[in-house]
Amino acid sequence: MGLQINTLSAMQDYLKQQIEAALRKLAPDLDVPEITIEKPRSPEHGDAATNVALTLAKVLRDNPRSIAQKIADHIDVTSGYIHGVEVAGPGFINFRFSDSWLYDQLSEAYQSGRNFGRGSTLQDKKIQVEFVSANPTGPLTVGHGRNAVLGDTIARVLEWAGGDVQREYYFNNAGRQMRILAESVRARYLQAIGLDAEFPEGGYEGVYITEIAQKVLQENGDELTGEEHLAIFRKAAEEGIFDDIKQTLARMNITMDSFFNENTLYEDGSIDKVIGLLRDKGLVYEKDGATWFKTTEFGKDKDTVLIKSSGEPTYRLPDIAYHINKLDRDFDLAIDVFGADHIATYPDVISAVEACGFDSDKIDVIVYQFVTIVKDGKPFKMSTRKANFVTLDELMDEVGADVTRFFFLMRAPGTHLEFDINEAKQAGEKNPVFYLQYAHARIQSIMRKVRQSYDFSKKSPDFRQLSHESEITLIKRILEFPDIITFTARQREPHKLINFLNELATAFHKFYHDCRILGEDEKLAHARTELLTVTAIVLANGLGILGISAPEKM
RNA sequence: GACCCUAUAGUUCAACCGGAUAGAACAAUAGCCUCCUAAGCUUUAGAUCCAGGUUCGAGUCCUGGUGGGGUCACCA
Repeated sequence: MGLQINTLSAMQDYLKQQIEAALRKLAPDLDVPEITIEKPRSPEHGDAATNVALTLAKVLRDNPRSIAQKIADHIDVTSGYIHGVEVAGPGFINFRFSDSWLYDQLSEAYQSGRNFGRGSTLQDKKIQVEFVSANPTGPLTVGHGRNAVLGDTIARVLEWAGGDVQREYYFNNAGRQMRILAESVRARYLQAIGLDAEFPEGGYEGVYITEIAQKVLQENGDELTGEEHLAIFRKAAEEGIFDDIKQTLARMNITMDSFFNENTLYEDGSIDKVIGLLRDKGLVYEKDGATWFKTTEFGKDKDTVLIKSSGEPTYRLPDIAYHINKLDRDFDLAIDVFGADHIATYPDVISAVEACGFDSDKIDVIVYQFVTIVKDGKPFKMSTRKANFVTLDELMDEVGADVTRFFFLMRAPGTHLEFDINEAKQAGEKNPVFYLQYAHARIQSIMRKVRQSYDFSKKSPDFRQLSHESEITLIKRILEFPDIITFTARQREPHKLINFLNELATAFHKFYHDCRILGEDEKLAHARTELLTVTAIVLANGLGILGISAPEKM
């Protein structure tokens, strides 16, 4: 046998080698193309399939089925890994894995225990995921939820693939919005002590502003009537709101490793440095009292302002400096998670980073489409300033953290997500997340019963006992898990993991329906019990990556 | 108006690099608890926006329409 084939992807490589060897014998002069192995949609078509014969029909001037048959005849089926090779349809070659190979793999998975699925493709890679990054002007809304949950889940899956991941929250506590926020708090404070204060134009109207003002009043008394005390209100607002944000995140199972204040970039001179670097490259010029960045050099139809005529930089300048800062911190990969509203601006940042002599390939951007809130059958426009929004906390009060996370993750980031508040509220027991959790709880329940009737502690299971169709299907699903992790980590699309877990849960529920443990003879009961041990581990690990609990009971 | 994203079952979404009979869930339909949790299993019905093109083969790629979302400020 020689080489060890201990994962599905290793199996695919093995099949590729076999096919290549066959092709070299059949057509020595042929320039062998990239061979793709895929899992057929229908189980009738085996466990793995290739379309090489179809792609080679033209070059070899032969019909695909005939080519496929010739290749199939040259495949070595004596190795013990493969059980059968067939030609089917227009010229596909289908492979079936041998049962003995499946048992061996299941046995390995069983021995890996809770670490089953952990990979090493990102071993020794320093990765940063920046997400949420909402300025402290108000509570996190449902809109921020998708960002937060996506970022955290991507971080988790990268960790499972072996990466050393840092979660960072970038914020700005110095801009115009923060000033308006402070003025809003001050106005509420003055109103609270009976003064006739004018509320700032475009101010923040949420009740949380009044609460912060009350707190300032309690802690500092009613002496802060002068304009010079604005900084106190600003600080109180920032701290109060940040505490709130952190609590909301914690409730969603999210913990940041670091918070990065935009202001740092001004203090350490990074901003000036960036301007200098871009100026040296001739990419910056002055016009109408403002400083412009020649984005037209990078295919944009307009140039972009970096510093306004007022002397204030636009947000793009610190964004550039921030990304350079990340690369300076030696991350092998810096991932940004942000909404579709940034889609037009990040190319400027990338261009600038590149122009300053940094490797922008290390920056990867995940753009997710916006969440449309639907309430009472109508789209719901949100605005933080008008306090017209649904907070994440309110949502979690209604449906819980697990459902909230699941809801944001079940769709591909690139698709528009419709979030029907009424539906999410009443989803309750019909929610798809329970389907996965129930599978886990059901297994744990069986385990409690099994422990009362059997004692397996002295022997290791003999998986060859498993031959029922439902058992084989479940084993095959389980073995896909490590590759799903790798794939999800590479694509950064957590919904792929959800789709997999759904299939796994379906395979388990089917098994539950068809096969029993209690009352079966000891060898079979043992094998089935440990099959479920592995199933439960995959479910718990998968749910863990999604940041969702795997309950013992439901 | 220009640019970006998007269009799949009644509804919300899948479909790995262009592959075989387009999958789920909810809603609808007909069944299954003397049996380890019926939050489950099984049954029936139902879809690729329109018009061209490339290909042995298109939901997937190209062109042109149409509908939905977003971005185009010395606002963040």
